[in-house]
Amino acid sequence: MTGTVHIGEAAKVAGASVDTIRFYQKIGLIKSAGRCAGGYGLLDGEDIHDLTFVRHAQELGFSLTEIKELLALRQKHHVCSEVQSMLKRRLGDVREKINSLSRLEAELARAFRNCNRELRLKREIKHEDCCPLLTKLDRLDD
Amino acid sequence: MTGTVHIGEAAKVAGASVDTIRFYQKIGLIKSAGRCAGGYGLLDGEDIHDLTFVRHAQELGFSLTEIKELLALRQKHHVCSEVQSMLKRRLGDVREKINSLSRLEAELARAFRNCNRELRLKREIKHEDCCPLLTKLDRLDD
DNA sequence: CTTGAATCTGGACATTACTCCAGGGTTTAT
DNA sequence: ATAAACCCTGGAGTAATGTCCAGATTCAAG
Repeated sequence: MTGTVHIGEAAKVAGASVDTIRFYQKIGLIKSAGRCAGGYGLLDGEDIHDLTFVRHAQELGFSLTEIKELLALRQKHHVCSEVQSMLKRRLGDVREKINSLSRLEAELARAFRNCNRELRLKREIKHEDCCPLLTKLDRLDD
Repeated sequence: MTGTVHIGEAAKVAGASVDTIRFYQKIGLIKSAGRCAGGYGLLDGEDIHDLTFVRHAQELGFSLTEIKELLALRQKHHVCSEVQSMLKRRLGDVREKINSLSRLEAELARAFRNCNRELRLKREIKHEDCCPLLTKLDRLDD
């Protein structure tokens, strides 16, 4: 039927390696594939769907364990509050991460500009006179 | 002299475990401590300084390998452009990370609001009717 | 001087998330 | 019908970053 593919194709579509897919199957993150005559796995739309889910959730900072929870929540019928509390935790994490990265970005951008300016002024300059980054990191108090 | 402490104190100050400090010493991330009479390590200001550097840089998303480079760059006299290109790479990474986290934040926040609203409307609601998050993740591209 | 806390060395173990390999079948293209 | 490409199972290995432990020594307090 349309939408069942071998593992290699699934890997291409979902942007994971064959080994990675098998790994996910092994740990039960996605269901083990049905088989065709020769023993080859056939991944259906749902599998691809799950793989894509995993990949996205991973990009978004979820660990495989958390993703497993999410997948389970998606399939069984849970009350919303479970998902909600998960969301809340995760949202806090994400915001924290964004904040500290923003601080970092500002630091790096500034260091980069300074560095550039100094480079324009002098050549062959001693490192510590030029880049405030390294000492910056020392003092940064999160 | 002022500023030399035993490893336990250093751990407290720098916010790392004793084992972690020893691990850093083992891999050469920070220098091995000088010894007092009895064989106890004495960490001086520079060590604490380095530890703090490591901790901060780590929070900021540098791997131990990169941190090692940074520490080396700080001590030897390098030309700025080396540091600069490192900075540039890292700045790009950071910005990318911030972007994708911001997208995630928006998604999560929205899902959370929806979830909340639904919860207020009905109790004991089926999961998939309530939380658009889980299907959301499926579709999210990149 | 005894006791308890801190430290030492060296090495085993843990966790996450893969990645690779051997040795063997299957499918597809020519 | 044969070679290239793909797939299978099972298990070992890797990389990063620690964490824990045993057995011995040293330091600080009472």
